Amino acid sequence: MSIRLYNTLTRRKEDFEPREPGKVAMYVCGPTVYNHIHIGNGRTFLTFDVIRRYLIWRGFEVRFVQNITDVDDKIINRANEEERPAAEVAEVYTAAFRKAMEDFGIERPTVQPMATAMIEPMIGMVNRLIENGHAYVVDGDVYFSVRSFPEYGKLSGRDIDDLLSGARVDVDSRKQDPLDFALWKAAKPGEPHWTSPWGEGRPGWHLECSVMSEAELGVPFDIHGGGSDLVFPHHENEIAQSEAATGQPFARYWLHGGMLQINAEKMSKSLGNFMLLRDVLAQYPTPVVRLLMLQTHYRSPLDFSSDRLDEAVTAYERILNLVRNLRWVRTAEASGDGALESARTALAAALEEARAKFVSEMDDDFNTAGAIAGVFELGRAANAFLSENQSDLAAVDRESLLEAESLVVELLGVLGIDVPDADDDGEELPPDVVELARQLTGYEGSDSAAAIRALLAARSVARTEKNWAAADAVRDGLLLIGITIEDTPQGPRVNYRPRG
RNA sequence: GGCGACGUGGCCAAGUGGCAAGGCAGGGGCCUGCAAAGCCCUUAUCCCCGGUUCGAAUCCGGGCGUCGCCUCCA
Repeated sequence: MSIRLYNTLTRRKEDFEPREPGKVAMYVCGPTVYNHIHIGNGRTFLTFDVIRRYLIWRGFEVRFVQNITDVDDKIINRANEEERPAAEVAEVYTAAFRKAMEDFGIERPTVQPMATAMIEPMIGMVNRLIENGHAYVVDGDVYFSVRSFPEYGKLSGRDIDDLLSGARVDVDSRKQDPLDFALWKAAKPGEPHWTSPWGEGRPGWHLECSVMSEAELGVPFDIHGGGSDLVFPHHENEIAQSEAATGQPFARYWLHGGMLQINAEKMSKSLGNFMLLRDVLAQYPTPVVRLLMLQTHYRSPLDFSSDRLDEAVTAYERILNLVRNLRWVRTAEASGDGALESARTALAAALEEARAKFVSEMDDDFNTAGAIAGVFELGRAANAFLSENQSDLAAVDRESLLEAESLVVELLGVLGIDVPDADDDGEELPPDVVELARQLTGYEGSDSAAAIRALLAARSVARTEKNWAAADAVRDGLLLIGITIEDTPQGPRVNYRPRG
């Protein structure tokens, strides 16, 4: 089975066939660095991070290019507001962007060019366009002539004349056509500028994506991604520039992510109703936010709220508990007669189904919601097996459960939803446990591992004597410092989760 | 006004022709000294009206509603 993806250009799902077998060249529009990125930006970058991770997991070699636009009107405006150089604004928010991506678990691009480092090739592309009659110069500005490119509108499904009748386009008498867009802008005093054949100026928006993708990937490359609000005019203009300049098709598959909304309205910088990614990540763990977002298909709108985040916290805890309980069988007795053969077969089937479902869902236009559902189904099967057979595990059962555990971790890992390492359990217990042991058991050492053993022993004795008050004092005391005790047929299961 | 998307249980959300995934919340039960975790059971005239089909959430037409793009936007 091959991967199918929805191509905005054709408005259909298509079989994905990279231009070169086994290799994928993809480009995703990056940020203009004039502010901290908001959570809607975060969703788009997450979408393409997951697509990239999945392609790699499926065996493709992926070259992933993402620009950083560090020269633009918005940056200049911001610089004027903050009364500092535009380059400084760009630098500050570039660093902030990289930090946010790292915190959000987004893998770094293979290449991440800065627009200001690509001025020469941008001038080159503008020259090509002027030479072949697709662009014209007016007073130091250079405009692309949309009428010179008959296919203009093919991505967004628009007709030039329809657009004009919308009457929401700037009328600039210097342009030959109101829809013509700037390739190069003459610099006003105090603005960043570079020397060009048309005078001092700076590149227009759209240009950097055309130039960088061609330089880093060659055309036509495989996948071009971005938010759906970029379809028009940004991506339409990229196509026009690039195809007019090169005479080649630009990108083969266009993927667009749906908008993130707040109270059923699109969040955007201009509406001012946005939440910054870094503020959300300061309040909720990265895996929770990723899980929440990936439970909706990437092309659908996603309504975001703190209620939904709280739900996702619970859902993620279900995953954590699952993995923790499966890992716990490592240390559990496994010398029983084992599960019934039918139960064993059912678990093995559940494992196979989970993997197969994950692949088929993800192959179908990256249906992360369906893929996650499959992981939860596997979780249920494994939990059921464990709870039915907990007191009578055989070594073979233990292996099956550990296989389930590693599959869950692997599949969620493809989505970048991390589950803490197994080795974290039991280590780094808080020092408070020593003090608690001193109070409740008279423990006199300073080793927290020994302290908790003393506490568990004391509780065990208390329970045997039906001294529930003493037993509960241990459990409640530990709970206060973040350690939970769960009784199982094979003894207490201890779990420490910091900040829990 | 032009173009486009969407409308699935209390909430969120998969599912594009054949018994309606999953998460959250609610109710009941099992397990437990009590818990916790977990398991089991339980909640859907798939917005409305027509049509095509042996069969429609899924395809077609109409209606109502919501959202997006057309201007900077992920």
